[in-house]
Amino acid sequence: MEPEKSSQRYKISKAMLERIPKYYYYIKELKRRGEEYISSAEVATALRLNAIQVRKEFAEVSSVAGKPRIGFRIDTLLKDMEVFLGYNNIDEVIIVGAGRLGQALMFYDGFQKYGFNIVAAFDNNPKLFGMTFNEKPVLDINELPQFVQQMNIKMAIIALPKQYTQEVANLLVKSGIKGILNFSQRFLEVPEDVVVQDINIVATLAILARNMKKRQE
Amino acid sequence: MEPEKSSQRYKISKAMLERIPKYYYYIKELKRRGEEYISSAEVATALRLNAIQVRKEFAEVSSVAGKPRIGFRIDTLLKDMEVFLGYNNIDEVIIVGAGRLGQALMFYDGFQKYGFNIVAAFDNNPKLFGMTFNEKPVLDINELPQFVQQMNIKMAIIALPKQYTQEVANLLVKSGIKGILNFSQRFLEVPEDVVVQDINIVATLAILARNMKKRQE
DNA sequence: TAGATTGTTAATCGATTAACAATC
DNA sequence: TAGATTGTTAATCGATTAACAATC
Repeated sequence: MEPEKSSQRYKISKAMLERIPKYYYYIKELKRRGEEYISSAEVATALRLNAIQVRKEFAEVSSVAGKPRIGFRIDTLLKDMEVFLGYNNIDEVIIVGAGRLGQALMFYDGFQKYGFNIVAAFDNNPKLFGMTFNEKPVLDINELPQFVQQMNIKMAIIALPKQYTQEVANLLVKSGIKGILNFSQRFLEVPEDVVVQDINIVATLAILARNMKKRQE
Repeated sequence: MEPEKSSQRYKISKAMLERIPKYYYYIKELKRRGEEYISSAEVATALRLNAIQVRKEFAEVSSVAGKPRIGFRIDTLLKDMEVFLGYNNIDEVIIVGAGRLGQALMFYDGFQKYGFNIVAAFDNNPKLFGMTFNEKPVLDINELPQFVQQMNIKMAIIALPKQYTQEVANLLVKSGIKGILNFSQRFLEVPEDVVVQDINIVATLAILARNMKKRQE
């Protein structure tokens, strides 16, 4: 019954939450090209989205009203989107699995840029212990619980495409992790207060294939 | 005006297309545990989804009606979902970028299992030419156009998190690629008949962080 | 048999799109 | 100024949820 006045109490739909990054990375590209202003209409055309939808969501996200005939100042709009997406909050993240995927993630630039700090990777392979990739150490997975608790880390990436993923998820939960980004193709069972976000590469490829067929018709 | 009778002319919504894999991988796990039957209600509970929605989508996907009190035969249901998701179609895919991410993808099991055949990776680093990862060769990116045309390949994965991605996308399009899975954080500009599917790891982490905050309230 | 679970039609809810006045 | 583009209210469309009879 209370009037919702706290900072971010939109009715942000999941669909919108996925569109904002698309706007963001497109506008980022424009900035790189030296553009200073962008209209919602142009973004809609470039991204093949409905103009009214883009307009509405720009209005929702932007701290400054757009100007007719000119549009939105790119710098301001990017900053507003960063706030919206939470790219300013600094979150510490660990990676479980220091194989090829884990290593790729440690070298992935962009985490730091957008407020995610990869602090360490964990593995059960002793040969990897003590190694660093992009200055991030690989530690013994047995040290994970203590590490996570001491540093009060809440987010983890599971980069073990093979197996043991449920076992690892259990360990993470027990250690206090509240959010898991899961690259494995396995379903993870977690308590209600833990959030899992899946990145399923194969399923995404399948969706791509399907969209290609649809396009052909 | 024609009655839509061709094989798959559902009104498959994007949301549904993303839920089916979740059902699939969860049921796969049950199969591993030795279960033989599953009811839509149980899936809904386990995945914290609306029971009616799951029921409706099972009915849509399944080739065989579920049985009251028993549910669906897991083997049959999994096969039906594989058909729905196109896991049976065999598609050949190339990877551009044979760095850590590209290598991780070459070793990623699951592609083959679900109908995707990674045939080769391309890079511009001569040191990598001729090397193989998981029996997949790394070739000179200059050979890409001929290779793609000769083998009539339609799908490519861009695994270059850094840059050159637009340049690479242009090359892919010119060579005849019609679907691109894009791991870079860059916006890709492509012609209308080419489909791009983004996997943006940072944006996905940001969504996870947001969902965690929402859960806390 | 009794009742859990199904498939499906109808009602609701929310997101997308249309329309239009305001304005730089 | 004229008109491109904005913000916003209303209309439409589609997806989710409710309700319920059918049935193993």
